[in-house]
Amino acid sequence: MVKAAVVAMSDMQFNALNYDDPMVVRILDAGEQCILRFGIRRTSMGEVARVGKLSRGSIYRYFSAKEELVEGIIRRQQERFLNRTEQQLDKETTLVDKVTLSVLAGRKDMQAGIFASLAEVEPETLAMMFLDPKFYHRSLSFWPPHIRMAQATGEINPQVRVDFVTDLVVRLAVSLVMFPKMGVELASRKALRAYLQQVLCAEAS
Amino acid sequence: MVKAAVVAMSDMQFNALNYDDPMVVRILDAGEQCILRFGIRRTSMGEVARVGKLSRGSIYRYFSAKEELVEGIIRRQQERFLNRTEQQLDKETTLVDKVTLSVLAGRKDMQAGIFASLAEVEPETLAMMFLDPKFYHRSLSFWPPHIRMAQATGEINPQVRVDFVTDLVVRLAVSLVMFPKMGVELASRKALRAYLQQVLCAEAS
DNA sequence: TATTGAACAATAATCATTTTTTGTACATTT
DNA sequence: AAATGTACAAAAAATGATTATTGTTCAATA
Repeated sequence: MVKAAVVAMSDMQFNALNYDDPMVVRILDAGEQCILRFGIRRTSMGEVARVGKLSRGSIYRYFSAKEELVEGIIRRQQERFLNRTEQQLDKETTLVDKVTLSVLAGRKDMQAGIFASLAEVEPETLAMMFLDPKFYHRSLSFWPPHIRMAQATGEINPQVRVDFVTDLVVRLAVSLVMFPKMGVELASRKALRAYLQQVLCAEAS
Repeated sequence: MVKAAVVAMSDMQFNALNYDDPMVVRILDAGEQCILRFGIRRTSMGEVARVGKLSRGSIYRYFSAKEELVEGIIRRQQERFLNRTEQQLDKETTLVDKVTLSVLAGRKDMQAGIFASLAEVEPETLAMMFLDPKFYHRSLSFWPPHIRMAQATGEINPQVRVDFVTDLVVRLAVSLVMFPKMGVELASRKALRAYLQQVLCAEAS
């Protein structure tokens, strides 16, 4: 029995990619290879076609422009990360541990693969991505169930609105992935957990 | 009696600018004008000299390189913002109101002046600035006294470490200035206040 | 019917060349 | 003393001709 990847309704918006279509996968894989090697600016549709062993025309059949292809590659990368992380999350019991894990996973993800390569080759492009609110939209559907659970167990205040806590957690997680140190050094797992414990729960350690 | 601008020890590091020196002010003013008009890339030291009606040699006397001049202009902009905001802050009684005010002030500051013009002319440069941790360093010395006060009045949990809350407030404020909406629409003063109330205090509205 | 490949104008990247700017030095002026 | 202005080599940016890429169309192919 094949378990389908988790895709929340709020992510469906428009333009959902069909990862079951082998042509889509071939294009995305080829594009990812190219971006990894040369960055976005220096990869052409022709190069993607060559690497994927298909025609340029076919690529344009699925992605109406280079920009859309790049968006698709990034989107898949993110969805993979979220699915992977979501699976690991079930092993953790507390919200604090879940956020800690997510931040550490996020940092790890940034140090390898597309983002790491872009950080070297085209840092400005990456910076622009990170400042686009759309970039974080997909992370939002992730948290509400975990937050309700934490409210049920009394780990966090059940009177606070779930959408507020969701927003807070995403903002914090993003910030912590980007900046391991802002005021306090939060690079290590231990420090990060202690910080989140105090900051999210605001009662006892 | 002239009250000196507030410059915390942690901001002194090295390279503090002397705003009492009229030559420094003239250079910074001229540089600011140029960046406002043309952006960073398209302003030359010669142009700054012409606008400021001084010699290129004099500029290099005070700023060893263009990069340093730009840094000085940004630094002054930030310090002005922090001083202005800090003054207004004393009128507010609660931490929630202080953070609300700071975020709104921060957004306002971004919509005019250097940052707004850079956002149009050189968005990548601005994006790179925003992702540099140093950019936020100056905001940190700002908060501890206000946080201690809020702990004393019982507004926030006095058991949580002051440096942790400081870190949290800066991360949150930065995020809220950058992204008025992440999960929840927090563009309006009212929504922002309600959000911060719940998220920072975690007890009663 | 999906994919291919070739043709095509419009747009964008590349590259060698020219021009400007940078950062330093120093003699001159205020 | 501080500010100016000129000169200078090295670095960076503007320029313009050339090449490559984009996105579209469509007939041929599998």
